Amino acid sequence: MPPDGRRVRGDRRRREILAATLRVVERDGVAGVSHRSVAREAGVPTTSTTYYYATLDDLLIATLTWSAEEMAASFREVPLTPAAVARFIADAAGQHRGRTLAEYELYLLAARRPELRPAARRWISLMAEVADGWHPVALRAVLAGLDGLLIQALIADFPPMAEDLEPVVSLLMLGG
Amino acid sequence: MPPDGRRVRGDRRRREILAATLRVVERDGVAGVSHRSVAREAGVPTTSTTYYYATLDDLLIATLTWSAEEMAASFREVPLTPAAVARFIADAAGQHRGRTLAEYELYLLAARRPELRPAARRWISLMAEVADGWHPVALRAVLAGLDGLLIQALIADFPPMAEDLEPVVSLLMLGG
DNA sequence: AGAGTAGTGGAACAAACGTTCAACTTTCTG
DNA sequence: CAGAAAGTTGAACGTTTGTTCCACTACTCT
Repeated sequence: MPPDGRRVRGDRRRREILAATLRVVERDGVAGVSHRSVAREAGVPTTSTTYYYATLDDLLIATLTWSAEEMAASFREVPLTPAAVARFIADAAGQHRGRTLAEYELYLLAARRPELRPAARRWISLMAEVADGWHPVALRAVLAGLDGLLIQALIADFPPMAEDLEPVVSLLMLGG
Repeated sequence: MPPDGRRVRGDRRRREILAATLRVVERDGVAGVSHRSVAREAGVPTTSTTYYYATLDDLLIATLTWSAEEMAASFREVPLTPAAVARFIADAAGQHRGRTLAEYELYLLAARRPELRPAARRWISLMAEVADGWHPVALRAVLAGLDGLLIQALIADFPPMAEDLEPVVSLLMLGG
């Protein structure tokens, strides 16, 4: 049974809409997301976005969940050494600033909408899984520290450099 | 020279509008703020809010700056012991959840608008000043840890209890 | 008393919004 | 080939939005 060509194209368009939404969030924040702005960004008519995602909420939730999934996956590759983690943070606040911002928009949205929370906690639970054998208290401290470093990096005037972050990360990771 | 009665009333109304805006942010987030929603909340005509704050941006910036000022002031009262800090975090995520959420909405807005950054960094610089004598690296680690604990508390299904936070805070504060 | 200033608020503007509808083409199935 | 399913799209709906305008009152100062 060959795959349904209609569904194949449909899935592709669905992904394109998601990617366009993420671009909008990165550029203008969650506030900039509307059926029309996403459709414009994706180069499709407005009715397309409502066809695949009936409401704006559906669209936002799908986008942020997918983005969190991707970010978690990229963190999985990072070795748990202070240098590598510091590099990850520096990149997240530098080259991947837009994506990181999107991640924290998800955090805040999740604070108000319970259905988004599992997605928002995704990278926390992932790290917990990666760093098994750690003392739970030490783990919580490190996780909190990394989150704080990230969010503070976003409101700094210049993104921090990995070398400056490394001693802080080092200190945070001492407990494990 | 007696005070100008018009200006006195004007200043009062200005403050009422600010307070109403903060209530809206706490309830519905920055996304819920419009001239009309704020005016409704404050019980004044829509034109009043535009009279005192020409654009929505002015209104948001004034509100979040003021809120940050208040939150920083309340933190100044907290003794720098693990128990007291843990209590502060638990309260921030519990009773004062709305206010804390507003604070992090400010963070995210500040990430996109440089003019908001000094206000967003307010409590960071305040803590830095309170905890003088600390090693800079240890200070950064603690600050990041507290920020992370706070934001993670906001996306938990139940606000954490001070007793559960205390060991984590304790560990974070070891370095200083 | 009269001029000037601060504040008030109803009405209205164009723009953008979420969403629905109905007509349509394309593709698969029997 | 007929009919069902999947996707496409322009037009339109009612609503909300930011902001402006203007006539008006309340107050201060000379």
